[in-house]
Amino acid sequence: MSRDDLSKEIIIQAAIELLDAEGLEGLSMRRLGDRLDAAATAMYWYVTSKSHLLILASNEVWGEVVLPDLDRVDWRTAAADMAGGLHRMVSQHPWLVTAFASQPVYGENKARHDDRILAVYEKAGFVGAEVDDAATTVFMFVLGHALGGSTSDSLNRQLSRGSGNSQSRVQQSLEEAKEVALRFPRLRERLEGATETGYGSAPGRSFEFGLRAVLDGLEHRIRTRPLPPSNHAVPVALNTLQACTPCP
Amino acid sequence: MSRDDLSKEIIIQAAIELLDAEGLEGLSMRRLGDRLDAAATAMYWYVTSKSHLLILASNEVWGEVVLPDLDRVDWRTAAADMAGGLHRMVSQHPWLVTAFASQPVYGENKARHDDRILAVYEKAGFVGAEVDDAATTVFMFVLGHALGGSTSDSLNRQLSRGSGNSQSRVQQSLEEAKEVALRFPRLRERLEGATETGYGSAPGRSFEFGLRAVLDGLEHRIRTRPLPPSNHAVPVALNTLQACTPCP
DNA sequence: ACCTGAACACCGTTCAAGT
DNA sequence: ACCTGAACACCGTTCAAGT
Repeated sequence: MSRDDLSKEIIIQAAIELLDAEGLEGLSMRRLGDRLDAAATAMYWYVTSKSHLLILASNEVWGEVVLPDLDRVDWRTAAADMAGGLHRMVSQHPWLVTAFASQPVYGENKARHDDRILAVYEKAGFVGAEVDDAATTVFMFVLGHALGGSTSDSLNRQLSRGSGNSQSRVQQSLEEAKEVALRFPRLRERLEGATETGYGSAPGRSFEFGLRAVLDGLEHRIRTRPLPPSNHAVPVALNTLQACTPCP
Repeated sequence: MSRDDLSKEIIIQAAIELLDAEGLEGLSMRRLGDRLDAAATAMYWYVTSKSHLLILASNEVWGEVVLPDLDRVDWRTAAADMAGGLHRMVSQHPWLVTAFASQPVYGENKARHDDRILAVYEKAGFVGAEVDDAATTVFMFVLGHALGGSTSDSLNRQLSRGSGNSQSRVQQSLEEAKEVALRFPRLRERLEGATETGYGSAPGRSFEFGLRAVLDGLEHRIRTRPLPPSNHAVPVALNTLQACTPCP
């Protein structure tokens, strides 16, 4: 009859379940409390704030990404594996991109992941700031790609468990968007074309295409120009610490 | 003494100013009302919801991106121009990425932009679904790149006009993140290295590097493999309409 | 040490009532 | 036609009080 004892881990777990099921706006301290049979304010004993909880949850799912062993594979397969792993992870937890966009995220698992990414592009032959540039490029591509997924995800959520009123409002938005698109030839072409070959039917294919192009571009860059040494740059997305330096 | 008359345009403009100054969480109907010397609820006469207002504001800033004339430039400069223009726009309006991540965005200006993007990669020589793939790849790279910028942006905002209490909490988070990073060799290296060569000092360079690599990859793909015809795919980020098809 | 309940300062949105 | 004010159902967070 009684609930599980509260703990940091249980709270994080419940938060992730809530986020996976309902997205970023589905997470509130009160609903978290309901789910754990506790007062919303009980969470504050274990977690300093909602923002902190979001950092902990983000770092937790970051741990799901398996990291390649650089001694056993060449840089390109390692890069593809990491990008693929990250892509799979954010596909399972679309809220992560939203969270990442609205506040800094850090933690042990993310740091380990970032460190390994840099190692991959060191091994590829980049030096100096271009290590960070190459890593950032791929990382950004993956996250950007997930952006589209997370919006269509939240849209579907609003459509499925919408409160009737908001449901019809979303429908109306879709109509409006469609109407606008029909006024532009290429968008119209795609709206009228067979949808079964669209993104929804093969979401992986589009990702693979882009990833290959990005890696091709990086590989081309290594081969055509043995790079001169230079200083390191801190990529802002891999390490948001940098954000504090330009402060007053 | 009296305020400007209310109108859709004025409301959108004020919303953008609020968003530019304080980010997504700085926008509330009540604060918008304050800024326009009106009741928060007065907005609902011109705008159906906050979400709708965000769509209008997003579409408005999308209009700031200048589109290249495809009859006057080759595809690669057109692609670079569009990517650069989009990048500049989201740098000036970092909240757009957050908005884009949390809800669908559409409108005339965005549709025109999307249509032109597709035209660019048609001109490049892609056919069928790969037109959409190529367009999506570059688009995603730009948006992903902006993701990092928008988080460091909101971080700086919290640091500068923080309520003392939250300010020290952000400081503490930064310390914590730093401490974690120091446990990983490559991150440590970068933290201890000279910061004046970091991302903050040359944010453009990192973008240019990545963009060149992405375009190199796409160019390589066109040249090495004359592509077979196939059906169109609707990229989910260019056109979120697709999200409604897999619904029950 | 751990948790609750009331309270505070916010939200988006609806709707009757005013002009 | 346009706007206000009160009200409702939510938020995150603090803090005294309980066990």
